[in-house]
Amino acid sequence: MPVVTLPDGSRREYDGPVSVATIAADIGRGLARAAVGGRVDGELVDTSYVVDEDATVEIVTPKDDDGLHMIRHSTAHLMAQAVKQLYHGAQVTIGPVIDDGFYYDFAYERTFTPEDLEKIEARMQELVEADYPLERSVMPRDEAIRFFEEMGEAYKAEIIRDIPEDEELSLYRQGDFIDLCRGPHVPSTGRLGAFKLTKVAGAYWRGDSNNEMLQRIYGTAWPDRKQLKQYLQRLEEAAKRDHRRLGRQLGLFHFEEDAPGMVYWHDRGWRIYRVLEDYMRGLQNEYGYEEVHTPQILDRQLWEKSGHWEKFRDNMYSTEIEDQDYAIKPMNCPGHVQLFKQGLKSYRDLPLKIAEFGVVHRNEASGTLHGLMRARRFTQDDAHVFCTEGQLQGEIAELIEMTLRVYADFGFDDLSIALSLRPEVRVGSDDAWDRAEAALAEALDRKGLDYRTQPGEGAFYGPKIEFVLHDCLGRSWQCGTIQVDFSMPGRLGAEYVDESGDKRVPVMIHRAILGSMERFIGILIEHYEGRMPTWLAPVQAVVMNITDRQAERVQEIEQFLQKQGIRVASDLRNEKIGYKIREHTLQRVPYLLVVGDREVEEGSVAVRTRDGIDLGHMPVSDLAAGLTREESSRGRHVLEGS
RNA sequence: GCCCAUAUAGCUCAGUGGUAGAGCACUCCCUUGGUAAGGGAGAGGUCACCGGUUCAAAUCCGGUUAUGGGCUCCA
Repeated sequence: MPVVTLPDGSRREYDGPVSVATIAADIGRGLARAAVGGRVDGELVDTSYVVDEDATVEIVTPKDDDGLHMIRHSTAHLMAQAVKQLYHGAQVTIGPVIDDGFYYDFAYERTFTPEDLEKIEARMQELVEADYPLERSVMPRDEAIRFFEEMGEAYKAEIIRDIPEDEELSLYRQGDFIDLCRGPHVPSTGRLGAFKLTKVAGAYWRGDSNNEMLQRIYGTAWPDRKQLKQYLQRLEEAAKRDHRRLGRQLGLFHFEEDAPGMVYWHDRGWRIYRVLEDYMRGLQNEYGYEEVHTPQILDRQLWEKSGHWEKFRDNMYSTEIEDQDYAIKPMNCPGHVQLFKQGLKSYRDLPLKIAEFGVVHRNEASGTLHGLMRARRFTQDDAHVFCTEGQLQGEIAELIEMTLRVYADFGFDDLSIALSLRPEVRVGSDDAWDRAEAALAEALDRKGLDYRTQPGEGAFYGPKIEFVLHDCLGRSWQCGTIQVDFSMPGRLGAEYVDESGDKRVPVMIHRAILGSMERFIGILIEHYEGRMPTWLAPVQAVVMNITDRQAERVQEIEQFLQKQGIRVASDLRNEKIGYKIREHTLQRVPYLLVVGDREVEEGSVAVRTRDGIDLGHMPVSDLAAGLTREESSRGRHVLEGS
């Protein structure tokens, strides 16, 4: 006699075992139609699940996050069914749900083309029409392995072999297709339909580049067509924020075939770069850093001592001059250790903070390049803090604080933090790694920051805290990083004299806050959709005349503002004011200053923002003061009073 | 590096074997116009590069390079 308790607290009593579908139907016909699954005592189940004792039951519909998840998961199965029907001999592997959709990896004798995708999609719609029920069944492990092997599904059989022996294996059948799956799934294929296959791509079996490459088909799926359409529109909107597209439109930078992965910065882009550099320089000054500049090309022997030659060589450019091997630096650390070693260092010199806007070159695999975000030549706002082990906690804490302060100044709020632990390929003793990992974890915990740990993701010389930002399509990029290194100073012979006159090896913290200047600017462009806050805008104001009569006055104003340190340009072209306004608005210039006869007469300018807000007339000196105030307040729009 | 796709004027893109196109941008002329595109004329391309098929290739085939989306890897 199961008693079912519903989310609103109401209870229903049944004479015997009852399915989730029946419960839904008892509540209402609409709900029965919408039901894709259930939650019984908190556990997600199929609608066919039978409740045979007292339980709390929720009906899951596509409005529910779990329901949406089920739709995506079932759509992945639907795609696998279509592929199996259309392409004889194709094997299924895994097909999980991801953000906004799903994918399924297949092994097949030839590669799928975009035309295949259309065929598969059409077949999927036919399968939806057919409205096959999804039936769950259970099979013992050994039987399941045989079952899939007989079907020629070698990958599935391999997956089952890795599932713990005591676990029950469930299978889902829809028409002629049967797949190993934990489920749950929607009750029938007719519940699906608002989907689109988006791309084919290669993907390694089990994510290992030593394994064969499978074919991954990505798709997106939604409860209804309207939401699908909205999603596709969102993607189009996001594409407009793409820093590569904006970089071209706003004349910030470009790339050429002759230098893949290396940026040609234009005047306007380089201005942003310089603002960032000056900002960091000011901050580092405040925190007591030295700024240095070290050689670009260093003898191979130094890289051998540091461990780079052994562990990082694939990513290094090297060259030979007069029978000597050299490498172009992929990191700044060895150079900074060489600097530290100049002169005898005392414990009184510690912590010693050495910063450099260090240009590094890394031979990134060609397929990984991505505009400013992933380049082969980039500049790190790099620094190395040499300290004693006792100073470590305090220094890490300061670095975390400094990093968070910087991100706040740039207006980033969706920051995530990760702690990456020792990788397989590494230098240093396990004991040193234990201490380094513990130091970083402790610092994060003390600050009460949320972070996820990533085993195996650390740098070869030490674990790292990663500060991760996101681009317009939600892809994540590591920017800031703090790494504790107990190895490299010793390997390169760095020492200081302690209180009792003994020589000791310092601990070294590697840190970058923006990470790479290039990547950070890429993120900034996408974050602001090119509409840089005034303090970062390459051109902060454009002065324009209405007729030739005001040309001279415009130039006067331009020179005046320039002297106040404002990044200003003038536009004296023989064009109508509307044309000029439009052009500079599209160029995202924060303030547009118009000078006509009226303004000449009263010594003012008419001010309009790039958002189309008319701020009226004001004396040129007031405007300059306002711009300067806004500049120092970073994100805020002082002139608009917001 | 691996898989799929793409490469035509400065930009965005048409052009499926027979003399290379559009819009915007650019140059010149007219226009001096008050807040998101005034009008007219002109110039501009070895169709990424190398090779092949063909009477004939931007177009078909192969290779190279770069780019885009993934995978692996990373700031």
